[in-house]
Amino acid sequence: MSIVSIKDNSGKPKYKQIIASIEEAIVSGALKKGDKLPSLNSIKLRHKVSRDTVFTAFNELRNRGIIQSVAGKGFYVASEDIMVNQKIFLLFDELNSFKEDLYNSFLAHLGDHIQVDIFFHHFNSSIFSKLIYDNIGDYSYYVIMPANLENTDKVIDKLPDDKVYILDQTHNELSKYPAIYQNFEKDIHSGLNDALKHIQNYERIILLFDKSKQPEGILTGFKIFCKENKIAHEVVDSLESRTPKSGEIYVIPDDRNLIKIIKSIREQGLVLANEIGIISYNDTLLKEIVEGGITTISTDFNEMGKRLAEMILKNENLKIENPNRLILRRSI
Amino acid sequence: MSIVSIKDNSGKPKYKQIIASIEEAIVSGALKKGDKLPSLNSIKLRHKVSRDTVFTAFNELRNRGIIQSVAGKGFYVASEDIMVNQKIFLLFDELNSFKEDLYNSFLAHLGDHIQVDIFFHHFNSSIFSKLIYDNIGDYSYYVIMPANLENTDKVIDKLPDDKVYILDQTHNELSKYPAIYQNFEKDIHSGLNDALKHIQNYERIILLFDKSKQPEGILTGFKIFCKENKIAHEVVDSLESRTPKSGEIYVIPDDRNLIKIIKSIREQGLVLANEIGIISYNDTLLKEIVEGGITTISTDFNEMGKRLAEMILKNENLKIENPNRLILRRSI
DNA sequence: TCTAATTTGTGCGTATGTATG
DNA sequence: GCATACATACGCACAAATTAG
Repeated sequence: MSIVSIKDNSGKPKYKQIIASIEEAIVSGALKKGDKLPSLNSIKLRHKVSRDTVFTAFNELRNRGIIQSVAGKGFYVASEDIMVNQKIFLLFDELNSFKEDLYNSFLAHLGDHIQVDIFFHHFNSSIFSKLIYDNIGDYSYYVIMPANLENTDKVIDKLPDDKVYILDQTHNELSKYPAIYQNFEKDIHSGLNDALKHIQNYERIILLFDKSKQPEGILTGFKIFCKENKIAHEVVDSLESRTPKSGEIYVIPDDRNLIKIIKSIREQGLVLANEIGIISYNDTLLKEIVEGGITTISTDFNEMGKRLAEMILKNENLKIENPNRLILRRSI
Repeated sequence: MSIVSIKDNSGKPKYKQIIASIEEAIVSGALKKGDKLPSLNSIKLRHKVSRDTVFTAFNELRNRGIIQSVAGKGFYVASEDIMVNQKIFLLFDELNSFKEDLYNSFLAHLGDHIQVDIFFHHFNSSIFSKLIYDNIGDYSYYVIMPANLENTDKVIDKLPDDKVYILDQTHNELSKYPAIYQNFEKDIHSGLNDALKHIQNYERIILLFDKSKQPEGILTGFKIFCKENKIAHEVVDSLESRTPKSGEIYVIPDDRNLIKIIKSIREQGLVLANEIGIISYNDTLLKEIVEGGITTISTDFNEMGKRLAEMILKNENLKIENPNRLILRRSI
């Protein structure tokens, strides 16, 4: 008795019949982990189907982690656990706390049966390329958080178009992929506008901006806001050689510098919100608590994770701007 | 122990596995410049591969200038100076903020040329097993954060003994592996003792303890401390149906509940440190800042990441208790 | 000097998976 | 579904270099 069975007139796609046959053989115990499957050619001859048809079936099973292939040898059963049927490749820039919310929300809305593997490119384009290159063919979906890196779109192009999702920020070169992203330029502009009355209580607004890590839209939006409202402003790339002074309000996109500046403010005996202001990027639970509450301009990472999960589960091809808002707290 | 190791079902081409084995042997010092490699035939017999497969591997290494051949004699190591991309498999329980410090410190002390891939088992033993099983043979080292899960040692046993490192907590079954871990029982006991004078200002101490996530040593150490000092105590697994009252001091091992209880304390108008106390586990930068400073019992995650990196780079086989201390701040 | 054994070097054939058009 | 070029793996045959006896 053959492991695969294909009916010509069943109305079902042949490759799905092959998948079902293999799954059944594994569930019934006829195929155990490590067993070799019949070769593409042998199935082609025995059942008079195209080699491609068999390959399509095997390929889907491989993407689901159920079988593995070894070039020059054959396909082998990798897992007897048919339920674990999808794996997602999730490529982040770096690990920081708001990603915790994003990741947890994504996972919660995907459901139990999908495995998500996280990788980090650390704003290094060769790591970015290597991670994608090394994992081509191994995952059902690829969720990628791009950055200001060169040539990344060429690598992404090696992945199947219908399996790629873009997260958090996007470029023109990536416009063919579904995406859920922040419109940084618009968001910081409208966020600062919503806080305009408070900002005008200060003499000068300072943006801390690391161009290798933060998206350029933040800088553009910030400058537009300042020009429109004729506010004295400055952009610095580090707090190292700077002591915060009374009359200044800082826009801080990352948490390490946020803590640094809060300490520095304390050391100098300045009064937050009175003499000096802070607006932070990316809301996390702790920012509700710190110093009586830090004002943030932030997208909703729970929502972002939820919508991303929905897009993938429903196979939607959408481009979604994730909502962003100013959360006014005592720090300004 | 043979220099080459080949796994039949690893999903990787055999000749590449041979190349990787040789590279590793050179990097580790098992093969020095001028040493003779095993002959094609001996590897063919020992590992039951084709002579050509071995030759393909040796040929590539020769083209890269790493080995040389002398017809009729054999292959010899020509250079110890090779760029090997080492990869490390890092298995965490779940994503939370103190892991940011640990991971960043680990990465910083490893240097640029080593790639670290993170995975999360989410306290689910089948995910734990699957992640390890799926990645056997793909990494130079496996760093594993175990948990209160059954049968995990059996899976870890499938990995090469000399490539496994245990992180953060350990058990008897894992005693053969090098490890850097916290001694939870001792640490919470001595941490609470150091804070004894403050704790005695409260009527009752409450430990929030989720037995599926926190290591049991925390519970044991807590109970011993309370008995020794005759302090009224309680262990609860959730804050859901509980409103903090004046006279209570809480030991909170996770950050979500920390925020929950701080909010709850505010809502009830209680004064932190005066009427109610908090001791948190795992120090992060933000805890210096929150509510004027949260007292923590914490290991030094920067140190942990640094020592782990050193152990791996120097191939040390040690069992290290990572230092832990009480950091006294205003919250008690 | 001859021979046998071992080892690298080379070429050919076949089977299998990979990728593309 | 077909055709094609390529990568991987295995096995066989024979030549050439080296070494040991």
